[in-house]
Amino acid sequence: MELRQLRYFMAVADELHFGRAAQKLHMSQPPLSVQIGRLEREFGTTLFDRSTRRVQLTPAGRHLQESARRILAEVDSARADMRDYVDGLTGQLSVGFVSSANYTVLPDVVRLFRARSAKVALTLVPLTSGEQMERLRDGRLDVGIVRDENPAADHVSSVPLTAEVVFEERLVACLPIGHPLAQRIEVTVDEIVAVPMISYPRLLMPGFVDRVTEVLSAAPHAANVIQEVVHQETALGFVAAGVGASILPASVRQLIPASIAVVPLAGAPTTRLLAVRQTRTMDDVRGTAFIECLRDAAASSRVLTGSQTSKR
Amino acid sequence: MELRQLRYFMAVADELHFGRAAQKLHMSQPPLSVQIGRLEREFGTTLFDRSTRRVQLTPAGRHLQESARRILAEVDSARADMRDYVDGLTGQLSVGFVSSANYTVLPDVVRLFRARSAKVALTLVPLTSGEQMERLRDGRLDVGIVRDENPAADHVSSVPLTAEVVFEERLVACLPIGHPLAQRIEVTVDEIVAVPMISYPRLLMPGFVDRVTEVLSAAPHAANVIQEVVHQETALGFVAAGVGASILPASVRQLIPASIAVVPLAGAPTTRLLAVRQTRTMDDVRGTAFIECLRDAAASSRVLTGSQTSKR
DNA sequence: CGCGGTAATACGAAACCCGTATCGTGCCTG
DNA sequence: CAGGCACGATACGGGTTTCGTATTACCGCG
Repeated sequence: MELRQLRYFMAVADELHFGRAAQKLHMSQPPLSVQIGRLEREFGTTLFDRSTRRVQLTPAGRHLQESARRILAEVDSARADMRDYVDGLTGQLSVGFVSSANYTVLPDVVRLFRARSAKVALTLVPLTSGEQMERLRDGRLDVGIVRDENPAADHVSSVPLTAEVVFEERLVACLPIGHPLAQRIEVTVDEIVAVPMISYPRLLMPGFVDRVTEVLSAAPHAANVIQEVVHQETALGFVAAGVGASILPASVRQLIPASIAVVPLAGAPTTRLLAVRQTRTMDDVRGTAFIECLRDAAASSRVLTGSQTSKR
Repeated sequence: MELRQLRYFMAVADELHFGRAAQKLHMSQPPLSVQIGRLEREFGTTLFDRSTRRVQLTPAGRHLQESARRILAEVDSARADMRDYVDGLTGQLSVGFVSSANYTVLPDVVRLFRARSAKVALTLVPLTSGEQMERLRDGRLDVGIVRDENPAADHVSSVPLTAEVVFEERLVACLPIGHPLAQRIEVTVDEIVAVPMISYPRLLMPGFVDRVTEVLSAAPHAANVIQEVVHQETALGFVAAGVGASILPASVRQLIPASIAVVPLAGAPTTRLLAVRQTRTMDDVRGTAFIECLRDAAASSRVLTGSQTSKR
C-alpha cells in the first residue's frame, strides 16, 4: 500500500470511471487499472465491482475509502503544517533578553512580532548577557538580546554566533541626589572614577562590564568598585542609599527614583544592544522575522527619540 | 512525500544514525541518505543537523516526526482494518428471514454467529420470501432465509442467485378444534381440499404458495381458497375463528392456541428453508460464515428433534 | 449483428530506487 | 600533527517499477 495507490483509488472511487479518474490524475487508464489491481491483490479482495458499463465500490472498497480519506487528509495536513512551519507562520521561538531591553525596544518588538507572526509561540526569557550567550550556543535560545557582548569570544571551538547591533544609547552616571556631582550637566570619566562604584559580576555580563571598564580606562586612576550586584534595580538601591555611583544605560532613567540623579558622561560613550543567534541558523525564518521586528522597532524608536538619547 | 520516505525518516529519527537506520530498514546507507535529502528538498528545509559525528533532529524535523508518526499509525491501522474485514472479523451483514424461521433454526443461528463473529454488525430483517428475493438481487440483503423459493426463477436477465437447503420440515393442516378432521392422526390431501382454505398472496411468497399448490394438486379437485392473508398469525386467527383450514410448516405448532388442531398430512410432504445469496458474492466471508452457522445449527437441531418433525 | 464505449492485457521506454565503490570530513590517537 | 577511523555524501551501473501506446475483450444498444 503506497500513497500513490491510495490517491489513484480515491480518484476511481470518486469518479466511478477509470477513464475519467485517469484523466483527473493526469495519466492514462491502463496503469491506473494495474495499480488498482495491485491494491486488490494486496488486500486479497476486490475493491470495485466493474464491468465495461459500470464501476461500483464493493463493501471492502468502501472500508478502504474511509481509511484512505483519513490518511490522505492526514498527509495533506502534514504537508501544510510543514509548509507553514518553514514559512515561519507557525512554530516556536525562544528569545532571551537583558532586563534593560525592557525599557527600550522590547515591548514594541514583541507587539510587532505578535502581529506579524500571530501563530508562533514566542517564549521570552529574561537573562543576563552572559547566560544568554551560553544558551545560544547550546541551542536553548534561538535569539538573544544582549548588551555589548562579543559573539566571537571563543568558547573553545564552540558554535559560531552572529550579532547585529539593534540599539545604541548613552552611558550615564547615577549618583545619590546629595552628591556634589549630582547637579552637573555632565561628568567626566576622571570625576566619576573618584567616586566609589557599584558594578556587576563579570561572569554574568562580561560585555557590559568590559565596556564600562573600557570607558573608565580613559581616566588616570582605576575605578574603585565598592560593591557588585546582579540587577540594575539593586544597583540603584545602593546608589539611593548613598553607597556610591553606578554607570548604567541611559534607558534606566525610567526607573530612577527622586533620590537619584542621572548625569550624562562627557564624551557621550555608548552601550549597545545586540541581537545574537547561531550563525548556523541564520536561515531560521522565525528568528529572522523577530530580528526584522527588532530593526523596525529600533528604527521607529530612533525616529521618535532622536538618534541617541539623554535629555532630561 | 511517499510512505517509504516517511518510514526511512522515522528510522533515522529513531536511531539518529544513518548506518544503523539503514540496517534496521534492511538496506544500505547511501540510498537512505538520498531519500532523506529528497524529503528535505521537497520541504525546503533540513530535517537533520548532521555531521559525520552526530545526527540530530532540527525543529522542522521534530514537526515532521509527529506528522509522520500519525500517518504511519493511520496506515497500519488501515491495513489491519482491511485485513480484519476480508477475514470476516468485522463488517456488516444484512440477513433477511421469513417469520417462520424464527420458530426453527434462526435463534440458534444468530447465537452461534454472534459468538463466532462478535464484531460483525448483524442486521436481521423480517421479510417474506418474495421480498427477500428482490432485495437479494439488488444487494440490499447479503443473505436471505426463504421458504421454498427457486433462485433460478428468471427475473429477466437479473443477478444470479445461489440457494442451499438448510432445514426441511413437514407440512401440516391447521383446523378449528371443532372440525370433524381435527381429531385425526393424519389427513389426506383429498380430505383437506374439501375444507375452505386460508392461503397467502403468491406475490409475497411464491415459493411456499406454489409448494402448497403442488402438494394439493394430488387431489382430484382444486382447493377452495376462501381467504388470503399475509402473516401466519393472521391465518391462525382465521382458523381459530372457524373460517377454514390452512396448510403451514410444522414449526408453527409453537404458536398454536388451544382452539386449533394441528394434523399432519398423509404422505409427509415437506417444506424447505433455503439460504440464498448472490452467486457473485459467494466469496463474501461474512455471508459464508453465517451460512456455516445455519448448517451447523440445522445439523444439531436435526440431531435433537429427529431428521424431520411432527410428533405432537 | 455491428458499433460505441470501457476496462483489461501486452509490451517497450522511461523513471526510480537500490547496492557497490569512493570521496570528504571531523574526531581521536600516538 | 600526521595517520587512522567512523560516518555521511556523492557517483555510477543494474534491476525493478511505473508509465504510455497499442491492442484485446467485453458489455449494452440500436
